[in-house]
Amino acid sequence: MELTIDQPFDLESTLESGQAHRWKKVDGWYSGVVRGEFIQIRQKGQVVEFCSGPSPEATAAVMLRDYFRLDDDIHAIYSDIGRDSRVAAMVSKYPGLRLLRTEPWECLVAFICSANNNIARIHQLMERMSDEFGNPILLNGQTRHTFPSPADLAEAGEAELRRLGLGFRAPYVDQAARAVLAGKLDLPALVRAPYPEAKAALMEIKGIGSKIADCIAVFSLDKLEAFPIDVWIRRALSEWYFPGQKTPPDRVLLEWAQEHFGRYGGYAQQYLFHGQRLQKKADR
DNA sequence: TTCTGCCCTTGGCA
DNA sequence: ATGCCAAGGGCAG
Repeated sequence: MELTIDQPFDLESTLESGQAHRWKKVDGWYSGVVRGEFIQIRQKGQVVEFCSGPSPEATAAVMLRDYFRLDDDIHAIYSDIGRDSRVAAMVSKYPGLRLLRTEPWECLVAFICSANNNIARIHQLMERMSDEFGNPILLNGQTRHTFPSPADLAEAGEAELRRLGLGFRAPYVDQAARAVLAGKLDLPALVRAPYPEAKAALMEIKGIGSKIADCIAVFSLDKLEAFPIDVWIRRALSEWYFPGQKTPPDRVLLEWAQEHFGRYGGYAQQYLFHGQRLQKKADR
């Protein structure tokens, strides 16, 4: 089935920008599992072609439009974050890099796993947890697994998670799974909650600090104003906006970024992050 | 209260 | 080879 897209959209940079962790490139197609659907997808110009299962493709098409945030007014967003000239330059260099609307529980686990870790290994851990504790789905002769539910991972427990290689993050994921099961952490409710409230609730979980809470908020809870500050962004902000100064503490950087980048700060952050990484890749 | 330094699992990379 | 680093956070002092 095909999706016709009448706005800036770049499948490759969007799927490979560190927001989603279960996409593999297999002969020109991206293969992944989104919200329980096995998706194989590729882009040719403004046309996106995909196969899906187990649900019918018409159902998956609706789901994918939501996943890719095609409901965003991307021109208004680009215009807003483009008030910053560095972001504007990156938007014109990489048009179509989008935020995704990922599943909150899966996103939460992925970003707990991101602590002091690299993207390749986060992908590996997410895939191992799925293979071990998720349910199999078959499509075009290939098998993938759904991402395990909180109950699945709570049942697996800390020791099993360590065995998969989560290391010191294993107890954090275990505890988060139990909090969701016990109703102490209500992720669907946080989608509707205001950003500060959602962030505070996430930070009650051990292993979720300010940065990881902001990642979960922007990628899965519809908080487009959230602005995750990681090593790349800290470096970029320090070098570009506070040159010749000692790097301000994150609290100060965050306050400044909220004010400077505004209500679509999450989009601006994604461009800064992606631009920095591509630049480094190009330098080598 | 806020800041600093150290530790934590694992593995890819130079 | 072996030390560094990786979309950080917890904890002690």
